[in-house]
Amino acid sequence: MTNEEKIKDILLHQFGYTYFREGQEEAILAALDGKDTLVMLPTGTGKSICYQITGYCLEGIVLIVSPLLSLMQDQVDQMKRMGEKRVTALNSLMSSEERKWVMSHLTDYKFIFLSPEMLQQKYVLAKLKSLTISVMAIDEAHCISQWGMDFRLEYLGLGMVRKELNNPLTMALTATATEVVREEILTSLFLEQDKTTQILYSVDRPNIALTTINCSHDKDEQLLNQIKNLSKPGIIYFSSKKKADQIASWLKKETSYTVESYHSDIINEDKIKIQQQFIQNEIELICATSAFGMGINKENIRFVIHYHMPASVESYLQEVGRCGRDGQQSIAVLLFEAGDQFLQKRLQEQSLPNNAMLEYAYRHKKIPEGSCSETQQQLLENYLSSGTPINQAKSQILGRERQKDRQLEYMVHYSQTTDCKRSFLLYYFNEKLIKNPSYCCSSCGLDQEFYDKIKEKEKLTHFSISKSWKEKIEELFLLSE
DNA sequence: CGAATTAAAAGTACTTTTAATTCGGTGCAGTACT
Repeated sequence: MTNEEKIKDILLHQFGYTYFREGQEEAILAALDGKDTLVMLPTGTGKSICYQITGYCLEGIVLIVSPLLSLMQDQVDQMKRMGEKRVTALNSLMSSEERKWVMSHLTDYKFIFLSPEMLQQKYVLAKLKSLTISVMAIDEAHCISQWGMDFRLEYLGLGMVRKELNNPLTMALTATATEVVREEILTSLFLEQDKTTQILYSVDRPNIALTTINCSHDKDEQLLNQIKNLSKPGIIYFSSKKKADQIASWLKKETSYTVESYHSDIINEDKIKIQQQFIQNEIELICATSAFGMGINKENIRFVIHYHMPASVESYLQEVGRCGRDGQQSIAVLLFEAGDQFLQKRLQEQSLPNNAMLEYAYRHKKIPEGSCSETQQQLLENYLSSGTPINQAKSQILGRERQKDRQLEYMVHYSQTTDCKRSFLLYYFNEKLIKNPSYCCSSCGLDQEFYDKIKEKEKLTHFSISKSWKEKIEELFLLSE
């Protein structure tokens, strides 16, 4: 049986699909041909099938590096539901007994999900070195560039891990990455450009109309106006937890929509609950920070509104891409007010250490107390312990600052351009817009017909009012009578 | 009345260890009542 026949067979018998979606087959065949791959496919097109089927065809264990514990848990559960028993995660949510048991029975598993942090624990890496790894899959690989430089430094350690594991066949997967980001992914994983197969598909999402509204002290009204005119469910993104909470409670008071806010201060239990309710159409609007979104598998999100713009065009496209997965007409709205970029600039400043902090740390061989944010401390500690010369550290940080400034500049430019927004986005990702969709963007013009069409769709989504446990139990009793 | 100071300070996650607080059950002793 050829590889082509073999993977079609697995697709049908393991997953129940009769055909591959675009890019999947290409990625799997390249991997089976022994090529490391960088797979860039649009959100929700089944990237996980790529490493799963590749794994089924090869001897040995598949390691999947995942950025979030909740995401891991979802994936493990989903694979178990599909009938795969040899799958597990390895993380801090498990009890130490549970973890020990898994650690001593690693060869019984075919798929192991772990975080970059766990993968770099000495006892884990040592154990894995003695096993046969068939595939090392890096899910949401853009995190390497988005988080690795300052927020989660362990993401930059994946290259060393790969080397330690004797360079296993590698598959990096993401939905949105510019050419620069793709290069950063390759170099930090020590993948050679000319020996890596890149499977790249357009980041364009023709069913998402792109609009920007310039506000002047009327952002709240503009927001309310948009929400009233658009069909639900939708996400509203903020760059401040406080503002997200504030607007959420204002909307609860002002409207009859079901609204919740979501950010890192929400305890884990509530985060899961809110996600579930949103997915089950019990919540219409989520006021969120960037904490919300990764791994949210919801098909019918109709709009994404940005109350604050994100730090980069990459992040913007990532967040916008969460609506309209079902292919139905959806819309992204950016509410812009002059000066909004300074909020991002502030956040940026407190994520990187300044010169004074660097000099203090190098002179006293310790981190200045009190004045440093957590990410600044992390980065300083990293520089000190790795013995990086201070001048090299300084120029690295300066380079990173410049890069972030440039990204922010592009984002502002996007908001202000009167040229086609879609062309701008695609140009940023080195693509050319071939054909404008009929509802393209605010520069190309969206008429009332567009809003009418979107409003139409609302009738199709059924929102269930959430019931109290008493009502639910009463219902059960009535059913059994 | 004008100048100077002050307050607040914006987002993203994982891991492991340690200290402090809270919670629930049990046994015992003291008190009030029959």
